[in-house]
Amino acid sequence: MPDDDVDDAAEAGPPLEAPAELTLDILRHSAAHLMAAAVVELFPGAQYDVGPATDEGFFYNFRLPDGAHFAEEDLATIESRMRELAKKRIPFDREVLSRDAARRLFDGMDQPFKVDIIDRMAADVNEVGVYRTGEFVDLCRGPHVPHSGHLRAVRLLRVAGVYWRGDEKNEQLQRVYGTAFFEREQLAAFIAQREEARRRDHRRLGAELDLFSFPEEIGSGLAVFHPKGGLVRKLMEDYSRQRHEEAGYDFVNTPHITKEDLFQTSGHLQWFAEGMFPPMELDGGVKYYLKPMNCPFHILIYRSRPRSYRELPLRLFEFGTVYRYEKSGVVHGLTRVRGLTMDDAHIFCSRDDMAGELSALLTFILDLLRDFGLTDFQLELSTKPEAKAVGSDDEWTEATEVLRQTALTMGLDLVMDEGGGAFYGPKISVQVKDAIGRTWQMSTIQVDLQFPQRFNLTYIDAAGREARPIMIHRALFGSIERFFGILLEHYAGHLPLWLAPLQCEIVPVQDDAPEVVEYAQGVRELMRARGLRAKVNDKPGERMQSRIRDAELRKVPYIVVVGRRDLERGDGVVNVRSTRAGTQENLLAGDLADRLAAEAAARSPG
RNA sequence: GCCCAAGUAGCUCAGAGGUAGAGCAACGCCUUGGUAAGGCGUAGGUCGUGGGUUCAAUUCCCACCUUGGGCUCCA
Repeated sequence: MPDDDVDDAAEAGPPLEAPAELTLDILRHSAAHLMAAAVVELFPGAQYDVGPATDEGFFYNFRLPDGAHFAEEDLATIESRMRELAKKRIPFDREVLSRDAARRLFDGMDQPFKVDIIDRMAADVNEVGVYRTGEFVDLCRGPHVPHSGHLRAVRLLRVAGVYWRGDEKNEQLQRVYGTAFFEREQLAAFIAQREEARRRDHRRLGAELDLFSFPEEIGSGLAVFHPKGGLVRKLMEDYSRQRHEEAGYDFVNTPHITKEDLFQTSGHLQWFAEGMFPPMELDGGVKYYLKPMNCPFHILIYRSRPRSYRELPLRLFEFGTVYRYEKSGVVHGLTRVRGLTMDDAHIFCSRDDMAGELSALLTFILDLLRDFGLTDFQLELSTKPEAKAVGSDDEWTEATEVLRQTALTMGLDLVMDEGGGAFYGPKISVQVKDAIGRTWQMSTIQVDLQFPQRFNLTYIDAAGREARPIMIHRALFGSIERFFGILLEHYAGHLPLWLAPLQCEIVPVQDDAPEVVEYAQGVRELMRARGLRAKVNDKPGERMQSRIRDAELRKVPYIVVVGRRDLERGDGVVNVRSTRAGTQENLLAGDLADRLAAEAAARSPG
């Protein structure tokens, strides 16, 4: 949440009346007060800034004496002091003071942040609220819980440095984050949810499952995909290519670097320079840039010869790898990287075709996402950015309206993101909710009336006149890397069968009996004949139980165990366990192969 | 980019001003086991990189790189 919203929420303005009922926000804001009370006790001389409730809990900002900072260990100390204070059922006493009296009070206590907040209040505010919790006094509109005994399910979460008033030019304060609930069970559930998110973290899974890594030698935010991760990625890309081919896209390829002129013409160097890697100077001082987007290249393909209305809509698709200079503090696993591959396409069409093209596109996108097991969507419409935008208001309004109409026909929730568009046009983004309820921004569709003008794109219409096409920029995965990471978290590493690098592992009970190993290999061949990725684990010196455990940890979807008894029985029945479901079944090896092949072909989420 | 913290074996982590340890993984031997860890042994580290202080630095100091949590940003 932006800090400038926060500053005015809890402290500024005249006091509010007592609550009709106790809300979670009131509880959490009260917990913030209690925390500040504990901090002031434990760190004499600490100055406190603001401490609101948030979606997840609450925080409070402090300045500690002598530039000191909180360490992780301090959280436990503060928390236990809070627990003691809570037990005492200390009342939250409300007082209404004149503005001047309050200012004198906080000035006398050497609390400059509070004095500053009072000074910033609107001129017509004459009275302010002050809450006392034991010794602790805070400027606050309220309301609060009656006494500290209500705060029995509180947990401090982390410390952070934050800019005063959210501006990176200001000094940094120390912030402590915490959360609070009415009941301890709710707090326990919250902690379990965080633990679940940690367990699903794609960075952890990527290492555990040997999918990808970020070698320090290469640099921050630059991933390498290992064989298993590379295979998953190939499967994703193959399927995407197939669907795009069916949907009438043409496939193109473009280089990774270009002379600066291209990005001058596109406007990237004007609007997007800080997101780009610095240029390389080649012979004669010509500057070359790594591309942060693919659009100008696709435009040049369009412009390589005169175009007829008969060719439109022209849909150019590419898995285009781009490089963006992300600030060092923001790179994060696969979801925020400096080198990424977009499933990028640009559709050139006439104005008349635009609406039809957009609704077909949105349907296409949602269908494809569903094939990957994502089913819970929300649409977001991003409008013209205030400062960074090219083109007239009329053009923006037209493009925005077309997108809005398209979004509305899908029957999904549409939320507004004012000022969130690209510099060349508004966009619809598809937000996907994952298996544990987190929302990720995924696909985007952008209508662009600017690039066709800047690059002077034309086609000859049915009447033989030159006309201007419009462009639609769109990506479904967004970035393949990011999509990969989100899928991993969505599935907690248990990829659906069609995407699993190894689909079936066959474990021989006796690995020193050639006939048993041979039998296991026969089952493997049966699987392979059905197009399944299967392997026999016949590593010597391991017990069967240990191999099963190993395959479970690698999240191999199906594990078949075969041994001498099966061989002697000779009926072709094998035992298979499903890693995801944790079940076991006995069935004919051929039937198993059929079933798995069908599951993979259906792209069932498993 | 900013703040704080961290970086020791492939992984998870101990440790300490006198040049290092565990568990798992790897490798070898023994065990041939019927559904989530059999036993014994071996090998493995320029303690992130570069400087500085010191008789001596992996340990203390500085810079840089990388990672994490936030802040700002996310076209």
